[in-house]
Amino acid sequence: MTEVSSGRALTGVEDRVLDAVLECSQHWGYERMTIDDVVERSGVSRATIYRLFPGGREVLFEALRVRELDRFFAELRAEVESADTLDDIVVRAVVGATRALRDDEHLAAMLAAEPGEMLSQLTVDGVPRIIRMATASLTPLVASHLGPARSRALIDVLARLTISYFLAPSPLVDLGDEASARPFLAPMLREFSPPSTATN
Amino acid sequence: MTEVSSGRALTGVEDRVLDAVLECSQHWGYERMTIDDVVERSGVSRATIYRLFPGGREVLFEALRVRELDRFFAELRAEVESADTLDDIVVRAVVGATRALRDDEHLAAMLAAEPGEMLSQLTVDGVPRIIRMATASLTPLVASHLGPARSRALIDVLARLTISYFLAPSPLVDLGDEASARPFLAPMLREFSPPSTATN
DNA sequence: TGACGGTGAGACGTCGGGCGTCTTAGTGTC
DNA sequence: GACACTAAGACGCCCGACGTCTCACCGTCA
Repeated sequence: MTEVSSGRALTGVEDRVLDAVLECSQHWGYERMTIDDVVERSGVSRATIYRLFPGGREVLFEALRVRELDRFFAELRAEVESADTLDDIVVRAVVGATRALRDDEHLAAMLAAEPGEMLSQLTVDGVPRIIRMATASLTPLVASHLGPARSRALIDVLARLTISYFLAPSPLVDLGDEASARPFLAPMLREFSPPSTATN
Repeated sequence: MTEVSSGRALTGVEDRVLDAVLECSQHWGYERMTIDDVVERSGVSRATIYRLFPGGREVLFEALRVRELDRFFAELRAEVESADTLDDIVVRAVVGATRALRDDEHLAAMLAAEPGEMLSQLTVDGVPRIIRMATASLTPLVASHLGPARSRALIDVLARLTISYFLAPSPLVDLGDEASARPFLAPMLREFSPPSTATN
């Protein structure tokens, strides 16, 4: 199994700290969360936290975002991996990602409590990383059908569309519903398919 | 209609401020809530807030507690007022209060987020005031059956029991359910009834 | 028109508390 | 006994929230 990750695996202590950051930020909000909150909730001492995540506060949040994105795409890839046709791969990826986003309670809470920070991560600052991880995670599955370049372009577009339709659902299509998503994605797939295999 | 209240009526601006305090404290928690949050949410300027509630922060919370208690007992009294027998008065009051407590989203959120502060208001610091308001609100209805002294004693006990069973429900009785509460309260009522009218 | 009460906007100094760093002592392992 | 790792907490710094104050603005009433 190919390891798709943004860095080395986290130790148990690091995970406990990030769990605490997640819970505290959900409870108090990013800005109102305190390092001492994390100390108390995680049971890990102040000194240890700063040794594991040198740079403080912002490094902590960054590490959490990396871990959550890692998990997100690991699960997504697992869902998609068994698909055979390009159509199925893409539909499963988009529908699965949309549903995962909708089911993410932490994401929902953060979007409600601090839309500024969260939206920035989903639409501006965080997008390059999201695209990068989506590409790293899904390109291996798509490339055999489209080749690397077209794969990257397709995944780029799909990631952006998935985020947009998650943030602002459209009455025209529901990307969380396979029956609705498939015909919506089909023409886009034809657009990206190499002309040699296109039927017209 | 008898006015049972802890002070003069609030102006529109004061209510807007307290609404904002309620929303902000629910959102951020009592301690993490900022006066500037209240300014932003209420649309009332900093200077005006301090002029309306001189003393700052704690005065603001105190005013909110007073207002909410006023409303609580005003609604409770309205529910109870039409009852005729002492039994009905007491059962309606206890069941109504229990249900109101259970339905209070702000109370639930605060209890979950900051149990320390909230429990203190329900079990230590706030109890005298709660008893006082319950007495002021309900004594007029009960006194005609029991006289003022016994009424005060009964209401004191019932208020404490209502709070206790709300905070720590018992498998033996559900004070939010009339059918369960009535037989539970009946013997207590006999205990408080004047011996001249007691049947044994 | 001018006086006046009520309000918004925001500057100001103060002070608490959260920050990031550091030291010390304790614990488990080899 | 050496070593790695951690908890506990002291330390100074500095930001930001606090409460106060001033000023300008607006509507009302004399």
